[in-house]
Amino acid sequence: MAGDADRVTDFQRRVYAALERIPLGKVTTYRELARELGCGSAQAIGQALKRNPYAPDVPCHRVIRTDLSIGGYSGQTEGAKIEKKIRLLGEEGVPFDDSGRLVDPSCLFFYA
DNA sequence: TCTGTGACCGCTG
DNA sequence: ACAGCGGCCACAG
Repeated sequence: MAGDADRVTDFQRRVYAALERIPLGKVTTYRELARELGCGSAQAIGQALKRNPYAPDVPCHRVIRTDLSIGGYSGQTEGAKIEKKIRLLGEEGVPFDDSGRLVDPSCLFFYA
């Protein structure tokens, strides 16, 4: 069937491919992700993630803001979705504090 | 700390 | 092909 996959653009696929390169227990930032993709706009990355038709298969929760704050999830910047994101990361060994900030910066992953 | 503005890029119409 | 819109951001005030 011509499903959601057909709506996925090459750019989106690149984003998702990059996400899968993030090791378990690690996270990356929108900026770094954009840099890896040769994209000058971190917002464009977020746009692609929001439209992610493969969620939650694609680990879009392993992406946080450059200032190490939790960022958004599933189109939301706050609320239950975010709580879920924090919980998921916690399960993966990437703890966040009450302020929604990354506790251990060493969990950050950077592309070679 | 928080709000507002900026700049960039991709997407849809 | 063109133009307008929106975004899980970034940065300055």
